[in-house]
Amino acid sequence: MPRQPLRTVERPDNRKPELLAVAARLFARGGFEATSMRDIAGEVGMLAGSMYYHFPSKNELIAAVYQSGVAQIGAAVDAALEMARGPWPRLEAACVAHLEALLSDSAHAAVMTADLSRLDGALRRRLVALRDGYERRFAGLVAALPLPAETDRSLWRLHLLGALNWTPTWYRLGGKSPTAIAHALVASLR
Amino acid sequence: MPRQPLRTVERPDNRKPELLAVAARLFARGGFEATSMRDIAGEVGMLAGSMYYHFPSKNELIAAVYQSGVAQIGAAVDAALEMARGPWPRLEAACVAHLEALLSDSAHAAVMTADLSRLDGALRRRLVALRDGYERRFAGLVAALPLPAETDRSLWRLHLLGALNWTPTWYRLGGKSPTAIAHALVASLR
DNA sequence: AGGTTTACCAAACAAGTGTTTGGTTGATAG
DNA sequence: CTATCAACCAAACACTTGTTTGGTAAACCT
Repeated sequence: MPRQPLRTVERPDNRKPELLAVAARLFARGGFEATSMRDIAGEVGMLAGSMYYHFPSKNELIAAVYQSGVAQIGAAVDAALEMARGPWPRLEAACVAHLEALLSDSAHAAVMTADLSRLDGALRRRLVALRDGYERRFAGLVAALPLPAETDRSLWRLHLLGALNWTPTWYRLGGKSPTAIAHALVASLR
Repeated sequence: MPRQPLRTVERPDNRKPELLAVAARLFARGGFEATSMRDIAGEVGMLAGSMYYHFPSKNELIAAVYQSGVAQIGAAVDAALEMARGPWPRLEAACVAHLEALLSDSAHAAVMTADLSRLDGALRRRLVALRDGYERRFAGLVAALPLPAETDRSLWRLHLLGALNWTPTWYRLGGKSPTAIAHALVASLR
């Protein structure tokens, strides 16, 4: 009769978080299918086949990275929202947190700007659902804004997130800070 | 002594434009490295190796597609600008043309939102230079706008183009038209 | 001590990649 | 009629991809 592992002291799955972190960084830089299993495995010092002890497939690895990325950026935004009052400051705080999570190197959240269109259907739907769940926060924030009555708030939110999510394309270290970028964006919209 | 071809009547490189068009469509859908030479060749009815008669390498094919895409979207924007007066209408006309070129299926311009980061250095620099040349038009348009003195016009332009270039991520046929999307975006910025 | 489990290695697998090579066809030119 | 050339095919090249399989050394539990 199998009993639960009863973890004693050491030797939990120690390398699994490390694998996730490395995979996140490489995925964020090169995209999902441009990053091979051997790339990831090599960087943590093991062979490609050995990863299949921790993850049953590359798709599951992608899903795990994406999920932790969404959780991370979601937590960052939620934390930022707790210290902000008023509709516009709350939106700006969320945008700053969102952008900082996206642009900080070696952060799981960076995979959120990855292209999901060429993943197979089942996986893509999973990730899109995760992303939509995260972005729902912004729908609430936009709903609370005092905008002109004729504005399409759905389009407004998509444009805002589009501008934010496109920044990794042109952002470079040493330029404007993520905070300044998000602040300027919100300022030009209100 | 070799003489110049002296083209008689027919038989110019007839399949080359066809190859370019098909490659553009597949590149726009799947990205550069997710689209194989065999995919492209198969769709025009030839074998992968035969394409090397028309293009010396896949990178050159990518460059040719990208170049024609930039030329196409540039021409569309220029044409739209000729019929618009005043800084804000001119910007909106450019945005509409930009977005229509991006979202029209089977258009070379759609490759402009492709990710260039995982191409090898030489090719990437070529394509970035092409893209920058195109986007310079928007720098001029933004410079002509009557904006508050403290606005960073460089950031302002990047946000505008970011919102536009992100639309292929969420756009779907049957929803808002490209024209309406661009119009709403400019309206929320002025 | 014996047996189980954890976490890996080494090596192979089939499939797919960009590219090269040599040959073949049909039209054109002299 | 013969030679040339554009445009392609057929087949292979070396390489990379995700994944599987069998084995193994060390830690753990009883």
